[in-house]
Amino acid sequence: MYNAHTTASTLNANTSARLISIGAADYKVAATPAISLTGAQQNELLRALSRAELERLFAHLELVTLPVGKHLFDFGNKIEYTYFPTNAIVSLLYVMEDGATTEIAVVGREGVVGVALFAAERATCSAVVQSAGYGYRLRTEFLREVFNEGGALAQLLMRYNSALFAQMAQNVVGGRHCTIEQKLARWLLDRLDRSLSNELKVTQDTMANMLGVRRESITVTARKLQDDGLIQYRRGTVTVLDRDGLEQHAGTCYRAAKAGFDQLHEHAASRN
Amino acid sequence: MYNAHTTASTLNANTSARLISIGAADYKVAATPAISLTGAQQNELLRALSRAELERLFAHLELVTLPVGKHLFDFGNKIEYTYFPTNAIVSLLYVMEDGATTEIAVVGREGVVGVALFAAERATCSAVVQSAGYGYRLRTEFLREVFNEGGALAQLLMRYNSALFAQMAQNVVGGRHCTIEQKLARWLLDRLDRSLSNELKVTQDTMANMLGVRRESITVTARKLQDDGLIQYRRGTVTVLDRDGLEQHAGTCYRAAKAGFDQLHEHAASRN
DNA sequence: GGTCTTATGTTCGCTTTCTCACTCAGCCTT
DNA sequence: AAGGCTGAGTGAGAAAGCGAACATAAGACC
Repeated sequence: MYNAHTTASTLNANTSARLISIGAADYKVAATPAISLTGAQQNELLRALSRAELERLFAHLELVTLPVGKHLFDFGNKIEYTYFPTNAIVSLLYVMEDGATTEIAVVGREGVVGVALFAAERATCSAVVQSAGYGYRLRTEFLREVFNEGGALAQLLMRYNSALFAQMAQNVVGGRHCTIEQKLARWLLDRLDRSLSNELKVTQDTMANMLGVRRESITVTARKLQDDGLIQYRRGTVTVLDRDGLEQHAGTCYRAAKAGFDQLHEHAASRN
Repeated sequence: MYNAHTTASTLNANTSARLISIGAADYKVAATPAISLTGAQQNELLRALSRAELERLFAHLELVTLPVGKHLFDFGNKIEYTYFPTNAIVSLLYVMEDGATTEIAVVGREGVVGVALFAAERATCSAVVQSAGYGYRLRTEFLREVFNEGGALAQLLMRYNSALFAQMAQNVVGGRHCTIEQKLARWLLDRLDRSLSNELKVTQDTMANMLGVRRESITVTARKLQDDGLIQYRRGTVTVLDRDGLEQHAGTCYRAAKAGFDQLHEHAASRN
């Protein structure tokens, strides 16, 4: 089953094991040095660090569970912790006065939550866990110190910011020039890239909130994608059947943002 | 008249002189140390640096004219130079395959063009001068070196990135949840904040491209704003008459992004 | 196994915005 | 002063998406 309850310590960064849904109990697992160095490397930014650099962070890294719906911070808050997700997926959201929400960006194991913002006193959006999993966190205060020294981590964070920038840029463009079908296709692909399985645990209502459209529109659009054989869904679960087909439907929206992250990876790879 | 052709060396950061349109000749003015230190401080990021820090950059800073329509870089290019506008206004644009454009963000004397991207090998959007003026530029290569040493400039750039992030976040949200009237009001305010006058040299067609809507929609909407006494326009010129009224019309869209920049300023002020 | 919650399906009218195909008018050039 | 651009105004018809109200069914919980 895909629902295997696996503790982070047994995970390997290169595993292709399916690890999707994890119990949402909000406990913290004490970091165990020898094991967690590997665990932390499940996050691609941390993995890109040299062993020495990672060890420098290590005493301050804290493994935490990230249950669905948990707010890592909210609009206007100080950002106390900066999170490096491993198998969790986090949405950066903006909540409007009338309650309408929109996803600004999404962060998974390829990135970090809070850095684009950490120089600011107050968060300019909220961060909510979208897909349960684990992550490592650092006190923002500490990360800021490390950052201010310059060095590999600072460059890496800046580089990640560039990728995030590309993603957001596509969200701006897509919000104005794309059909709901394209937006949905792209959204599913963005999740898929950060997921270890092709099954996404998500309701139509949630997708509607993320895309800033009505739930009914998602019903109609999802149906169309299903009829085209691209996805298959039932109550709260979407299974992607044809990834390439989805990319076709998403059009430029997806590829442009992906290119931003691919640059990130190429660079990280060339450093090791 | 507002069209006074003033060289940067005579400008003072605190002047309220109206300096809008500048001849578009694409020559470079050689930087003259004693004068340009003051000139460079017209850019608020550079002004926030200590004298010693600014002097460090100084030998590498180059004063350039930025005529309307000039592309500082394009999607996919390497970013050779990073620009600190003084009285110029620069749009970060994304151009779609079908030729449709959308403004991702706007940068004026409060910021810098290219930093959010400079860690990336290739630009993920284009940068086009929207309102003519001057700016200082640095080789990205050099700025990266300075950045990698950490220190005040690195922090400042990171801080600016946060503000830019807030602006883009609002563009994502606004693209989905705001009426054209709100978008236009906000767009005008964003220009106004970066302009030394309340007269904006811009056509309806340009505004339509920036907002990602049809020109006809702008005609209708601008008319409405004019009827409400908020703005007044004629062929290629928009004059803002009632700033507060515009803010009213823009609603939350504007204020949230503004708050991001205000944080930036507060911090900069507290350092001096 | 039955209830109850919640996710999904469906409909209809309405608003906003878009597409397209024009006309009109200011301003610059010659 | 007369063209000739380019920017601005208009209107009809179509489409996408919204709002609200309601129907159905899947799975969770007793």
